[in-house]
Amino acid sequence: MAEPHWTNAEIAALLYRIADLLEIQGEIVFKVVAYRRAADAIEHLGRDLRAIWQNDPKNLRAIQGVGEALAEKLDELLRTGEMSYYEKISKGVPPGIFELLTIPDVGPKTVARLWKEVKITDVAKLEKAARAGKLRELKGFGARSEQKILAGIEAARRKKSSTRVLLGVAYPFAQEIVAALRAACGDAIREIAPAGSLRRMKPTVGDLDLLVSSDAPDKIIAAFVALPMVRAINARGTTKASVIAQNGMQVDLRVLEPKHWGSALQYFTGSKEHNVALRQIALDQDLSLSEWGFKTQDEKEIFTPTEDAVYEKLGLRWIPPELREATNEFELAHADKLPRLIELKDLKGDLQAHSNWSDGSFSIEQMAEAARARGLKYLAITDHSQGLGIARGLTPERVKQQWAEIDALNKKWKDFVVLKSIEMEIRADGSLDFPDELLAQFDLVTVSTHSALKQAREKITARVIKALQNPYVDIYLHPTARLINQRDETALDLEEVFRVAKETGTLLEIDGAPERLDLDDVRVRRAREIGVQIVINSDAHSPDGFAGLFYGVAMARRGGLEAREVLNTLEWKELKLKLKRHKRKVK
DNA sequence: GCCGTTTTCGGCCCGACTGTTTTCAGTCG
Repeated sequence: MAEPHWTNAEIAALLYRIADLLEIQGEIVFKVVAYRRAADAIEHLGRDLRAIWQNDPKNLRAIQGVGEALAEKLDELLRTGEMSYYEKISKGVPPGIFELLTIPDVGPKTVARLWKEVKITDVAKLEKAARAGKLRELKGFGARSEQKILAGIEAARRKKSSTRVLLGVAYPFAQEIVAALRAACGDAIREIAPAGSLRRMKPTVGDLDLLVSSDAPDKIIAAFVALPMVRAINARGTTKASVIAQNGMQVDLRVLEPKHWGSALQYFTGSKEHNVALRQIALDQDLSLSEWGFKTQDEKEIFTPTEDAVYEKLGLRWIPPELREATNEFELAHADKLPRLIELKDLKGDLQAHSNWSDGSFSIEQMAEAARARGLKYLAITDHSQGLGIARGLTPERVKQQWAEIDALNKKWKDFVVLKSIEMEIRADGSLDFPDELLAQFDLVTVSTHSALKQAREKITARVIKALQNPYVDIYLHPTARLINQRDETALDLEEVFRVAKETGTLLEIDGAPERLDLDDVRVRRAREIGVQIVINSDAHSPDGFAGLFYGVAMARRGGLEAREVLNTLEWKELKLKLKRHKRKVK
C-alpha cells in the first residue's frame, strides 16, 4: 500500500501544531516562530512538497525557513508518514488544549497555567470554571478575567460558525461604504481607503478595515456609526470605531492625521508577514518603522504622508498591495524588477461565458452587448455540453442551431465578434462529450470537470491529462474545481497537469467568478514558472457576471502576471494563432 | 530553529491594550 499522501496544507498544519505545542511548553519564541515561518512557506509553496523532495531530498533546504533540523524532520515525514519529534512532544498532551488557543485573549502562557495548575484541558472545562468563579483563585486572574474569557469563548464559537466573505461580495460593499461616508462627511475626509486583505485582493475577506485621514476625527466617527448599513456598534472611541453591518460583516474604522497616512495605510494593508519583513529592512538601515512613521536611533520621528514614501525611504519601489504576501516582492522591489501588473483594461476578450442555451439566464445577444459595453472586442459563448445534464447541456444538434444564431449576430457588429465555443465536460473516464470532427469546427474548445470530483489523485489526474492531450482542446477551465466555502479542490496533481499543459500548448484559465477564483494566485505563480499559458475569464452567466474579469485580474496580479503573460490581452486575430488547433494546422 | 554584502554566533518587528499589578506579563494585529 502506498504511504498516505501528505498535502502541503496538512504538512503546514502539523508544523503549526508543533509551534503551538512548543509555545505551550515554554520553548523560546524564536523556535516557535521558526516553525510557523516554515509552515507558512510550505503552505504557499504552489507545488507539492513531496514532488520537491522526490526530486532530491536536499531541495527541502532551498525552501525559505527550512534549515537542517526541519529538513531532516520533513524528510522523515515524507519517507515514513510520521514525524517522531512530533510524536515525542505531543505525548501526554490533551487534545482539547489546542482549541483553548483559539479563544481570544487566551494565549499559550495562559493555556499552560490552566492545564498544569487547575487541570483545565478543554473549552468545556474552562467555561465551567469561569462560570463558577473558580478562575479568580489563580494568581493574576480576577473577576474581569473570567468575564473576558467567557466573552472570548462566545466569540470563538461565533467565528467558528461564520465563514470568510467572498471578495466579490466584500469589494463592492466596501465601495458602497466609502461612497456613503464621503457623502456624509464631505471635505472632512482627506483620504479614505479600505486596507487589509481586501486591498490585497485576497479571495476571501474576514473583517473590513477602513482607513480615513482627517483633521476632524469626531465628525468622521459620528457619521460612520450612523451609516444606514450599520446594524450594531461594537465599539466607539475618539479615533476608531467598530460596527457590524446589515450584511453581517464587521467593519473597523480608523481615523488618523494626514501626516500618518502613508505609514498607516502601509501598516493596515499588511500582510503581517510583509510588514515584519519590511520592519526588518528598516532596522537594517537603523530605522524603526511603525504605523506612525519612522523613528531614527536618536528617537527622531520621520513622517510619510504617502505610502510611496514609506517604501522609497527604504530604497524600495512601491510594492502593489496584491504582492504583499512576503513571497519574493522585496527581492524584486530591491532590484527594481517588480512586474508591471496586468490591469482590467488590458483584457480584450472573455473566453468563458454562458447564455440561456444552457444554464445562463440571458440571450447570446444580451451577453454580447454587455461584454461590448465593457469595452471587450470578443466573447466566447461556452455553454455546457450534454454531459452536464443539470445545466441543460447542448447536444450536437443544438450546437448547430446555436451556431446559426451566432452567425446571424456576428453580422451586427464591425468591432465585436462572438466566438463559437463550448464548455465540454470531461467524463469520469477522461473521454469527451463530442467527437473530434465536431470539435474541429468550433472557434475554440474549453474543457472542465463538474462530476466525479472525488476521484483519487491518480485517476482524476489521468482523466484530465487525457483530455488535455486532445488536439482540439484549447483551454482547461477552473482547474481545481473548488467552490470557496462550499467545495474543496479535487485531488488533481496540478504539477503534472501544468507540465502536460505546457507540452501540449493547452491554455489554463483563471476563472474570475467570485466563488471560484481558480487558479488562485499561488497556482498562477507556479504555472508561470513552468511556462504554462494563462487566460482570464469571467464565467459570466449574466451581464453582471462580467465583474468576474476584475476578480480574475486580481488573482493574476497576486500571482505577479504582466499583461503580456495573459493571452486574452491579445486581439482575437492574434490569439487565434496561439491556439493549439491552429498551430497544428500551420505545422 | 533559521540565517548571514558588517555575523557560522548572536541576533531574531512594533506598539497598543488589558487586567492585574505598583512595574509588568500576556495577547493581539
